[in-house]
Amino acid sequence: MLIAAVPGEGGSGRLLPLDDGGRPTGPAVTAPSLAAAVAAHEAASRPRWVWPSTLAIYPGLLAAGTRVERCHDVELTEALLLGSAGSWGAPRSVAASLARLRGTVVPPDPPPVAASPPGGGQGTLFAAPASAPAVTLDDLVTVYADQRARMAAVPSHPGRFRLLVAAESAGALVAAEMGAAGLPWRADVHDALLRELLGPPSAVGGPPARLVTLAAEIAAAFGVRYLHPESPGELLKAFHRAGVDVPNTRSWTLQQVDHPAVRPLLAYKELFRIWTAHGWAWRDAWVRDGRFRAEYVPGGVVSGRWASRGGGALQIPKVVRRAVIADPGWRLVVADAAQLEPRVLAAVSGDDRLAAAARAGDLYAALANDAFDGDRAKAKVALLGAMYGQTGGAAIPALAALRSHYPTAFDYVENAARTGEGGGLVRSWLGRTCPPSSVSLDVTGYDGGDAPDSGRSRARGRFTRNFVIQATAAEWALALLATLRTSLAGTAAELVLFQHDEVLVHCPAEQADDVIAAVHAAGARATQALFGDTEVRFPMEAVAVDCYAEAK
DNA sequence: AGTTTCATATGG
DNA sequence: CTCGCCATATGAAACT
Repeated sequence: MLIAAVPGEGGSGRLLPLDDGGRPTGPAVTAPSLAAAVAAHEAASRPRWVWPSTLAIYPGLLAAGTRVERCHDVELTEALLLGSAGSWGAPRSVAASLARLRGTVVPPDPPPVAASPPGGGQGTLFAAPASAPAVTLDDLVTVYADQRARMAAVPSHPGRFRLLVAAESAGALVAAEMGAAGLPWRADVHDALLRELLGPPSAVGGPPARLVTLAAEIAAAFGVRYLHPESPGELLKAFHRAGVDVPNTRSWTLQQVDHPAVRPLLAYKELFRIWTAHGWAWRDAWVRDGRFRAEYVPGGVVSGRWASRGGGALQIPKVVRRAVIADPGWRLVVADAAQLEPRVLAAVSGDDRLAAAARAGDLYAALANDAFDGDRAKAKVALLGAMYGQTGGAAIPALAALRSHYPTAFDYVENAARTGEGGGLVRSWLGRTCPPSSVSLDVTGYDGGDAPDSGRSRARGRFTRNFVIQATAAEWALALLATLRTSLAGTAAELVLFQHDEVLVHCPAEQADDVIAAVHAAGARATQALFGDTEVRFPMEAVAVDCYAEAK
């Protein structure tokens, strides 16, 4: 059962039931409250909702207390289909899709709305961007029918592509729910942590006490009255005057330098980072009512990983994770997929010998015993070097050993690299297509027309080499997330963070063991969904803790 | 003065 | 040119 839905004015909406082929089975209905109408259908038949954009519609439903089980997100699907056809970056709105279908002028997508801190602006729950014209049910259903036809006609493995569309749509539901739930965040613990590291905050918003002290120590070490330790230019000059010439002022570089300013400077850089990126200003902007609420963007990264807007939700430094604490009587289940990318390589390449190593809990150790004289570190750099396209350093001899022992896996990433170097496109396991080189010009600098052996061509090769792995890993993680969401539905447990290969669930303490079991089951189901009866194992490490910092 | 790029940090 | 992939966010510096 399918129901098409579009939002209208003031929280209203229009609904139209569809048969399994996407054809209307009855008259369209106008509902004064879209949230109420959706809730009623959900209770009655749990349909798959066909709507223009989960991110635009679902937060409003959630605010009204309405959850849905399944959806088909037309805009996300359009992006996948456009990529599959090699037209990257084309507008993906329903209006644009319809215009392409009819051969009329394709309107541009409205620009993304910048995330605003929770207290910082007016509520945007139901406020559509002013430039987005209302979508009619007819248009939505027309585009949906066309998408079904195109999904059936993708270049290869339409069954896998359907799974990709379902996973992408389910991910969008999770992203909205996670944004609504928020990550438990104790502002008082955060404040105590900041005071412990930085000293008391300055009354006027200037640097806290410990940064002031360190800055004075640095200046004294250079024999000057004052300098700005956060200014690379000033630092380079100061080191030069002291007879030390460094190429840059990165921590890793300065660690090699013997000078009295280095020690306080390294401390300053670390603390300055915390103060500016996750200090009191960040907390005041992003933490409300015990929750850090970020905005997640499913499919926001070309590889299919999520991006986030505002608050840096996917870059929470390890030290400040001490402020992520479960509510009283609740626990946080922290779960992550161990060695996900090398296991993906084993599965997609069909390399029997690597797959045999990937049966082990520690893939690198198995690899070391198999082909690297027990040297685990060497095995690891070899495998990572092969997946990232490393060209120098200690990985080179290790790569030769990898090639001779696992030729099938090695050839898989080599072929992806050569395709990219030649200006070609590669796809993930489920059929996500990498952007053409002209789109990633900003990243790789390669426009597809350079000499095959140019630096830009090789950069493109590294990109496509890694894409086939990273994008497939993202798909596996998305499948896990969708499965886990389903098994937690109807319980008190909430998904509160998803970070590429890591999931956090906030749940009543007595439910924690069940959640851990559900995580393991979801991993097994994701593996089965993508790879069938593969020999490769994808183990999840899951623990229940009170505080995020206790995990790993 | 406002906008873009650079340098450096964080995360996977 | 510390590496080789994918990101976001900050302040400084450069640019319009």
